[in-house]
Amino acid sequence: MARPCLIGASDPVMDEPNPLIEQRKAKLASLRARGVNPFANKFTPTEPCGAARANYVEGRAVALAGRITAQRDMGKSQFIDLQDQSGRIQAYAQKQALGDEPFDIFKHLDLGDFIGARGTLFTTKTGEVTVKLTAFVVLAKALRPPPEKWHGLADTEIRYRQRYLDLMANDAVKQTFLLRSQIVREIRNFLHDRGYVEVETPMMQAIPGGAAAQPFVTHHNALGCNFYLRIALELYLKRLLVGGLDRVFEIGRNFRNEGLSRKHNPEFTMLEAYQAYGDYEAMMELVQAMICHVAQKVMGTHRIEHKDAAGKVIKSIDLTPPWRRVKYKDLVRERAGADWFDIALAERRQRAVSLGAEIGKEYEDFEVTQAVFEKLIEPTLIHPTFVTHAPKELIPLAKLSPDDPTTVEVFECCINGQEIAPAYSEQNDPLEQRERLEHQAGGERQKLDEDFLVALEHGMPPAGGMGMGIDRLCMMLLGQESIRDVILFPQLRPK
RNA sequence: GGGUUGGUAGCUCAGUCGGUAGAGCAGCGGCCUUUUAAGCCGUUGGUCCCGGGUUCGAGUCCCGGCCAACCCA
Repeated sequence: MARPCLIGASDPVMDEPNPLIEQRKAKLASLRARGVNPFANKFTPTEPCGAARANYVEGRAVALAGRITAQRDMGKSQFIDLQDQSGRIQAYAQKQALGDEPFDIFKHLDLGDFIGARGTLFTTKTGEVTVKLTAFVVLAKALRPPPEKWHGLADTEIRYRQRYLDLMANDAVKQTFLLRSQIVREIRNFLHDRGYVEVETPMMQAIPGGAAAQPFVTHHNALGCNFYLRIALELYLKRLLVGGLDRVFEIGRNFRNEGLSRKHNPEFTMLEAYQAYGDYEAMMELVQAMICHVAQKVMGTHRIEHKDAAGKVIKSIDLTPPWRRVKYKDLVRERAGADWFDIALAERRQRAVSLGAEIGKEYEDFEVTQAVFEKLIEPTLIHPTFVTHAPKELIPLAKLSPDDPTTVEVFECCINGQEIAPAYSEQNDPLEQRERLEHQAGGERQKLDEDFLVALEHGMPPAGGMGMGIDRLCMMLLGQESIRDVILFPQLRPK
């Protein structure tokens, strides 16, 4: 056992009592002994705490419920802060007004307890809107102490493992996740308004396709076979295009069995959307309009600023449309030399290394260029940029470009130095598709999703498709530098 | 996987050269009927992440391990 990981926890093995918990348990027993149910079944507030404060009318009677987050004891009276999701309001208890016994009970409540409070609104002489209590109900007794009130909770490990404490103690964290919820809601609104149908497709798949990534394996007992957790949504959504659903999207979790980092969580949320009779250019318009819509609705602006702990602006992202469009090869030439694609393979390899890219010995030619792109170009694309016409080897599910058949009709939308949204003119030639998937599979035939190829053979309308990493979008919009700060329960090594 | 930094009271953190373990908040007791990081007085609370080693003596130095953050791959 490395260190106690639960605030106020007693050692699970030794079962050593923690005095702070024991005290609270004693108070719980004492409440019961006095005939008070510390976990009352029902209390219906008239409004949220924040609303009571916003709609102040002197003398108005209210019933409010929330958690006690501060106590200021004045002897024969006591102030507390009562907090719910909407915000905080001060409550004021007087011995005279409540009566001796209830007041004594009130004074022995703890930080973290939930109560329901009845009373009337007034303002103190410092102007604070306050509920003067006429009665209260104990709704939940907290048996463990909350994190410290002023400095909040700083221990990253406890913040991630016990996110509820982080949400309790750090208001900025709560705001981040409330905003994330709004972001997802606005994406849905936007797509619904454009006639997209939201669907759900299998997370457990016999053959995980649609991306090149290591899957997680799980086992189905009754069927006696293994399944893989999906690594992409793509192949099932395209089956729906075959079936006649012309505009579909799904927002859901993907699972990739790779390392954890500031930018990677093994489960992450993807949006994929497909539009029959569209192409990658239609998707460019879609992505730009969608992100601008979300930024405007949720952040109220197209200018996103990231700030450091001291509040200093460290990064500024301008989402004002139209966004830059540039071909992959042109970007590479810009950074790695105009003759990049004309020189010999060996020379390209050498130049990539001298520019600072890491080149594996087994890398094929297109991978050398891609390494340059990922290492030297992508991180510099802070303002939104559509990088179009990637080499066909990179993306086996897209249509070839008629202008340059060594490239495909795709774009990667980069913002904040990260890939945020790729999109393609989807490949719908079943024979061509089979060939390219077989090539990618490298002869491992069981990795081919035959059913998907059969579906294509039934005819899939030409379509534009896009994917978007919701976590990365949130990082960009909300100014978070770590994916763990936009995922409520990020993956950590189990204790 | 490698490197760096960190792990001390419920929380936030100090801890000097190796010499009896500290503060603030929280808790407990007392005073205080408009406070708001309330205030004042008193006070409880420690497997210094775990395991070895060096030493008369280790929170501190050394080795190994665990967990986390950051950087790199």
